[in-house]
Amino acid sequence: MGFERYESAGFMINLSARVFERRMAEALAPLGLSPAYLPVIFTLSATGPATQAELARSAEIEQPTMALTLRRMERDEIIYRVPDETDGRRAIVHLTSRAEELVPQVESIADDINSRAFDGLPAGSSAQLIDLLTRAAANLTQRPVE
Amino acid sequence: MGFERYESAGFMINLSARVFERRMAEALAPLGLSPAYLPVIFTLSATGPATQAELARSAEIEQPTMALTLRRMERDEIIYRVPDETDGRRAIVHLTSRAEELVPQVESIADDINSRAFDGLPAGSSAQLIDLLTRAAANLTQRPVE
DNA sequence: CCTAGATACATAGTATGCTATTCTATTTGT
DNA sequence: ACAAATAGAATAGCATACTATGTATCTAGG
Repeated sequence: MGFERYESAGFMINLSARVFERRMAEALAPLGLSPAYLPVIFTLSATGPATQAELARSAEIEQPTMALTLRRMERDEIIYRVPDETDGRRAIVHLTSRAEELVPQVESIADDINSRAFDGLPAGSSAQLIDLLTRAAANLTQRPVE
Repeated sequence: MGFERYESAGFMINLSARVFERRMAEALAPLGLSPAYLPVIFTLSATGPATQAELARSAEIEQPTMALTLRRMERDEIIYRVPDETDGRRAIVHLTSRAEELVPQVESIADDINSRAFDGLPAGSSAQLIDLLTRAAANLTQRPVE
């Protein structure tokens, strides 16, 4: 049973990404938040209001994806947008005060899940995993020379 | 720049899963295949025809997700279904002969991407990554006791 | 035999992500 | 000043995943 699947990095990365995201979704649901909101909340909380393009870069997702995420976050009253006076193309995204109050809880939830993942694993496992993933992702980020 | 994001396992797992999937999608597109087809193709190729429920278990995705994936695979003529004579509820999923012919190329594409991810990394990095992810996923697979 | 429960699959609704395209606003080069 | 290029954001269309629910069909207990 289970062939060579568990020997494929691609399969295990996909599987663990889904497991992480599901646990995060469950833990965030009582706060009315979703996992995709996290990078936006952390970025805005750490560095203040930002444009959509800046948020997309910092979360490393494409701009249209961020557009949809921000629409949901606006619907859920996590963020609001202020049109930029000097540049009519952009709007500056702000955290609502309600969202700002949630930040400590959100950080604690994210930390809990991240650390629970490494229960019973040797110290440094998390850093090691992050290092391996960072390098693997970097190797695959450049498209192959054709 | 880049705060504590790159120090979060959850963020890096999500990011690398997306990078892996995008590269896989690009490489499979010329064959008319998508990444989500891989676990189905490999399972059917390795162990022969199977039911939808068996395929969902082997890919570790939920049944409704597998139902949609199989619908797309049927549309793309990668699989076909044969109603089970003895049990009117099920259908047995088979690879088309066209799909069977593609299996070697698909394996080579998947292997290429998996190994390209570890270019320049120490030998054993892939196995180590898989081990860490397997244990992290196992830790998060049981919901927390409430 | 016939109903209660279990099993296999389908459907609905939503979230998250992508590419391709479009729209508008700003900037740049002549 | 104005046409062309660039930049910010929105939209369309699709893939992949989830939960919740519905619909058959099958199996067991009475």
